[in-house]
Amino acid sequence: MSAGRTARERVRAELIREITEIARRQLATEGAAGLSLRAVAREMGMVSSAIYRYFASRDELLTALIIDGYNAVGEAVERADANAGAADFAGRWLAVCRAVREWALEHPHEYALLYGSPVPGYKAPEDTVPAAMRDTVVLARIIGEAHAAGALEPSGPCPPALAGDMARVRSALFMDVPDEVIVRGLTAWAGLYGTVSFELFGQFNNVIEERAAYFDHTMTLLGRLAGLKP
Amino acid sequence: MSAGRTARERVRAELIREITEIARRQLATEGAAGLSLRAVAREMGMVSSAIYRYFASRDELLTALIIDGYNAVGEAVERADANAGAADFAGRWLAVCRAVREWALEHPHEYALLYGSPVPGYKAPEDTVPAAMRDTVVLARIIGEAHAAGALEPSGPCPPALAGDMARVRSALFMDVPDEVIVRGLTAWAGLYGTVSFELFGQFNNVIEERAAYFDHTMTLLGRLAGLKP
DNA sequence: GTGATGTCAAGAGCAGTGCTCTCGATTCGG
DNA sequence: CCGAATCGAGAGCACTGCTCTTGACATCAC
Repeated sequence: MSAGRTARERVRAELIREITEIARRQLATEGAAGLSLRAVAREMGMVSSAIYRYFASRDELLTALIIDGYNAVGEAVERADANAGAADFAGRWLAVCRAVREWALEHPHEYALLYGSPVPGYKAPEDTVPAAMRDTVVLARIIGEAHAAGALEPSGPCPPALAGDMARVRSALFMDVPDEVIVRGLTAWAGLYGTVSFELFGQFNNVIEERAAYFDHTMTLLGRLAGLKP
Repeated sequence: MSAGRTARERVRAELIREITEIARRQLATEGAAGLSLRAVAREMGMVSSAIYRYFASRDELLTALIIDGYNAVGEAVERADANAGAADFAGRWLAVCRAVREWALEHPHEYALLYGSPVPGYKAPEDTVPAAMRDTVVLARIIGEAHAAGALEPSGPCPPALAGDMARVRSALFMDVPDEVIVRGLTAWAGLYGTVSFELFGQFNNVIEERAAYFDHTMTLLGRLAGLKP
């Protein structure tokens, strides 16, 4: 990935890296709406038009930051899962949830860029998909291994209308579990990010003060819903 | 509320109404980021500075739209709840969930303004709170009445650390239910909006196609988590 | 080595934004 | 009826994303 051949390519890659780094810092302080190409250029001692040699538009720069963000939360999730006891499936689920929440609290603007409203005028760049799947892959692995170990509680049936969707999820995430397990996992997945978003976007203001304790308990409830015994 | 005394006050109220209406239409087509005071003024045949006689800033106009949005979804929820059989608590829960989802699908940009990332540079105007509570009041009433009717399944305990928060919620929403019921209701509440946000913000792309069927099933699972028997 | 080729930063400029201030005209209240 | 309050218009400031042209530089083939 590194080792650009010519010197030109090397300095070009370095400049792209520097631009994204400054942009990420601005994103962290000002938010996505305050990210300005001109400000990035100013901080680099360049003129604004020069940035366009490296990013065709502001949205393209934003997309690069989105991909980096998905990878960052994916890495945090993978690390949290690896540090938990492999056979303690409920513990792994809770550790992963906590990792998502902690990353979100540390990078609120980046989280908003990933899981908030899609700002830049509705676009869903396809190249963000693989990075966006890293956390779901981890969650799927936890549930899959718990199922293989016979550690999942039995659950009610899944509507036949969802069979096609469940089959797609099963193959995309390399799961070997029945439909009713997948659909409950998806519910817990949405509940995780819904709870984090509520906390970050202010819906818990004047409602929940003991954020960490509430989060742990809610995630435990969702884990049980997914079949994970505490 | 109407019947401004002087003619000036009447035309002023009418102009404020017209501004918000045009702004809401622009919001619906362009999104929050594309809402432009100058464009609103242009469409009204006014000059941009004249708008500032009625709204001190773009953010203030946005806040007015936010309050209107909360009231709109609150009304939709109240109507859905009223149209369901009073004693069918699970049915009322599902009807309310569907009302939220349908409103969100019909007004995606407004929904993003309410439940997405807080765009206008982090502010939480206090005057949005009462409007934002209308839907949660309905949800609380369903669970409260179900509990009073003895229709809730028993649930595990709630951590004592959350007793203070639960007491605050209980008094704010006029609920007469124990802590463990409240915390499960909150979990279902966050799950509802998390699911709607996931669908609207693109996280279900290439994952779930049978959106309505999946939504109904997920909401039923969350309703059961809250104690509502199907 | 030298000349052609491609890449680069810089600058000017366009169209748009939120917002402020001033200046006449209109309207209201006493 | 007259002073005071309110209003719309206009100019202007400091920004933004983005385009186009220009001249300097490095790279590569010969």
